[in-house]
Amino acid sequence: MAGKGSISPNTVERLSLYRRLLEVWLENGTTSLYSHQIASMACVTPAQVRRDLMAIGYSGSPSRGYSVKALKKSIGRFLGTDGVWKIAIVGMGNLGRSLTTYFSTRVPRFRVVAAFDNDPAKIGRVISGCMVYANARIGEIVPSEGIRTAVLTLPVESAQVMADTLVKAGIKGILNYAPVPLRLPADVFLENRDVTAAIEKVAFFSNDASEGKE
Amino acid sequence: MAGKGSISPNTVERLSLYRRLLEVWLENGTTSLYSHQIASMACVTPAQVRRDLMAIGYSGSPSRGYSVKALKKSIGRFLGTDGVWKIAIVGMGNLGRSLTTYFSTRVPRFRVVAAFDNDPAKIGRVISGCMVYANARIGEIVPSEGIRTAVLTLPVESAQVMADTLVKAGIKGILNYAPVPLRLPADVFLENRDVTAAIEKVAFFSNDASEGKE
DNA sequence: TAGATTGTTAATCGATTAACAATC
DNA sequence: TAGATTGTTAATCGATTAACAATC
Repeated sequence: MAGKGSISPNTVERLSLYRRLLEVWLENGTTSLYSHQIASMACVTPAQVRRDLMAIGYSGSPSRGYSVKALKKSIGRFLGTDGVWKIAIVGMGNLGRSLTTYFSTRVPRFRVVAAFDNDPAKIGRVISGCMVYANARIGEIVPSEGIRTAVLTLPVESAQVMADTLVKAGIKGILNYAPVPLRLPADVFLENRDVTAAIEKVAFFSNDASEGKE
Repeated sequence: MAGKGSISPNTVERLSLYRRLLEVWLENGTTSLYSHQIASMACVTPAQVRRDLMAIGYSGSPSRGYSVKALKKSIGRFLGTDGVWKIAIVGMGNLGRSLTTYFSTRVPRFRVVAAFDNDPAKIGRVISGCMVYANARIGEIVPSEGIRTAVLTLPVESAQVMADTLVKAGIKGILNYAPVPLRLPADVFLENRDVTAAIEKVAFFSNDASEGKE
């Protein structure tokens, strides 16, 4: 919790976005940007951008704003994913395959080095560019590959059991797509992406506008 | 904003979870539950559960707790999705197909009544149980079907343009899977599910634990 | 009554906003 | 200098926590 100072998950998410935006500007040859320019692209306030950058110890100049190249490097160094970051995908159903393909084609910074599934038809094969192993081999492959981050794309029934197995194998962060709350040790970071909860939320507020906006 | 009182998106998300948990208990024949029992399943505090239920005007009894059946009905009525809720999916790539299949098999409350794509090979066909229309027909089909909620599973390049088209067609809530911030009118609800940002966040905090937890 | 639970109120915490001084 | 921007500080807002009274 104290490790990386007191950076909030939301700040990390925004920094990740800033970096992606900066990459585009850098390709276009832009050398410096003001906070309001970055803010406008990221759909946040300029003050928010300045606060985030101050949080990682990066400062700009009143006359020239922020250096695109140096800032991009600073964010990358701070996020600690300047090199390639290994991840595991557990559950090679539709969603698992879709995410694996997405990472390998669009986000090379994250490499899916192992996929796990219990379907005999999948085990031992390379699917979406990634070798699929039996679930039973998690305890062996996660430590040997040095994987610290896992994505859970499983049915509700097996999610908690596999999460426990992953934690025992040394996983320190889980991105959970199974629509069930997971019980994990406090030192394991958990991010939930429950599709049902998300669509229910959006549906609720889709209705909202019709109720009158007084 | 004022429409549904001052219910926060997080509250709606938790209510959706409570309802799903209650459905299981109801099948098991449980008639009443205490806040700490619901809390334990949902991985939140008992006070949080009570606050959420008070927010929708539902109250329990100190001796019997909450009635499972009545509470489930109350939440359903509040969320306004007791019947079937129509949604549209824009972009029938891997993710779009995966979500469509997921909704039709696992969450019948939400029915994907229209899918949109620009690929001639897909237009006019039924994919994952849903008819695929050309993007150009959004302005016609969304109003005629009375769709208020859309899911965006598109590449970055076309996300903003299609979002604008959807809003013009009457969409009031968007669940966005494209890894780009969208600029929308204030009365349209937006929920972002950027995979890159999520994995970056989890990776960052996966690293955290190793830095020492003092 | 006794005890566990519910709902209420005040206190705390964090994040955002607003006003200001410092910088090039 | 003048002006736009940066960083800093105090004020506000919301959500959570903690302490309490009310209920069955």
